[in-house]
Amino acid sequence: MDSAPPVPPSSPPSSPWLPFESRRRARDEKREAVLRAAVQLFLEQGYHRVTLSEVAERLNITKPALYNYFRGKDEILFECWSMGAELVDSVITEINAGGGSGLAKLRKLVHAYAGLMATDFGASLVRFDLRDLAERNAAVARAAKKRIDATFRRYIAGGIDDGSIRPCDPKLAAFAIAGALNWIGHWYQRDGGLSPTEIADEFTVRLTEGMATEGRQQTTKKTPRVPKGRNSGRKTTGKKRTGGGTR
Amino acid sequence: MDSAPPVPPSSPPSSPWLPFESRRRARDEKREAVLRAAVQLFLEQGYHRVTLSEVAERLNITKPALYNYFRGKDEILFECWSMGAELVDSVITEINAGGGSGLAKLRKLVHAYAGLMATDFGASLVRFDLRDLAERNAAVARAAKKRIDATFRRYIAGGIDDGSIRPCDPKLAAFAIAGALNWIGHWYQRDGGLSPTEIADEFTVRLTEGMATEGRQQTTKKTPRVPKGRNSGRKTTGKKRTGGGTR
DNA sequence: ACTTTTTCTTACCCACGGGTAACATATCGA
DNA sequence: TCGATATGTTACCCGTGGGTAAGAAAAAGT
Repeated sequence: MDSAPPVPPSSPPSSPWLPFESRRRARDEKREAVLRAAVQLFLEQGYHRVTLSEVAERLNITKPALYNYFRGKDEILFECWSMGAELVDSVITEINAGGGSGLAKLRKLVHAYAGLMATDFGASLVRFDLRDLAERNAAVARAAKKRIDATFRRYIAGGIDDGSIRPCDPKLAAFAIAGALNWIGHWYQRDGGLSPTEIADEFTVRLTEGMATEGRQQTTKKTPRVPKGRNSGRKTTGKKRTGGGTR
Repeated sequence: MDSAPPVPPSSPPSSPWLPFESRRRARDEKREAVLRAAVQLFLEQGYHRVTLSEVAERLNITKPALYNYFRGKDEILFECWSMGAELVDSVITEINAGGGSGLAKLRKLVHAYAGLMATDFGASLVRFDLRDLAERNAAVARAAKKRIDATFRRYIAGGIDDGSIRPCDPKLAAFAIAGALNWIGHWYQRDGGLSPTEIADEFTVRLTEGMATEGRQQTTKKTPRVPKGRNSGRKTTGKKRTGGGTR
């Protein structure tokens, strides 16, 4: 067979790999469609009030069809949760790849994390009850949560070491910051008058302004709308915006 | 059993009101016993995984006996929630009664609220899903939540007006603070190495230090509340990582 | 065209748990 | 002692919803 690699534009009709690949892709796309429908319903109504038939109905299929893609309801929940976890993980990876002081990294994390909390999969990270998961999956989830928490603490501790953050207890500081961020997932709603960017910008300032060693930046401008422009001072964070950070 | 009621000194043996009162008291005590057992189980395992038989079993009675005190499972949930709400309400009432700047009031609220989040009924405020309630009760709960949120905002706005708090958006600031506080109800555990007082003290500082207008000079020399005696100028943890056995 | 594999449907099972009915037993007032 | 009320028990109902079995209907492969 003529193996046709990643589909050159003029691929002849007889490429055996393409159907295979496209079939796998089609399957994955359907799987994700299930997750998108499920996460929305779970957030809307709560996991226990959502029936699998409901999820299926929204996809114009019937309940047993779902079992072609998932072993059961709790696995769907876990996969939704995982999607959120992956988003956070990739954010962290990216920040770790870049440089900057501990404070700078912390601010990047706060900004990106706040944005994630305004998405379905992001919110599922904090609104789903891990006790609904099979023990095996719950363990995975707990581990992921722990890694995220550890990252907050590491950035803070690092900031204290490099002098960008005033001494404090990293554990409690991380709890406070992560708590404020996680809570976004509970109150944010798309039609709520506050855009994710506004929230992320404001939280980045508010949650870190108290811990910076540098002289306090000038009073937050009273302007109600945050023009996404520059920061008043020359170098508040010293880094350009993380706007494109999250994909 | 024979709990002597606040008996007027020389009450003759035939006072019809006392038995009546004591009977009503006995009933109320049992009702509360149910709530205490229920809230514990709900927090431990999650509302949907707890059966009424389980609750009853813990009280050495059987399921239908519960229906002498409550109309149904969701009402038990609501009453648990209400207990927490009453705690918060009384805290707010007390703060309102006293004086002080907006910042001072806010700090009092943060401190007391943090402490409440470390109690069962307090945690139930943020860990129960209002969608499990009957619509009528859910409306009551939503209203109470709104009042609490409004209080945070009022203190902040008041602080901005009286000059004790630097200008900021009260809405978002309240979200950030309340979020950090509410999250305590999700991670706090009695045997976790952090006492409620420690948490309350630290959060009071951490969540408000950034917004105070007064000159900052840290090391929290003037810890606003709860003189804990021991720790002198330096705050407890400078930079010890993994604050393991902080006690 | 044919078989084979994947995908989806119809029809069903059944454990679970909230809620109720009917009955038993304290408890209280007289 | 005796009825009335409150409190609790045993036995049962039944809607719900996750999960499965068997087979139709599409695709894919040949």
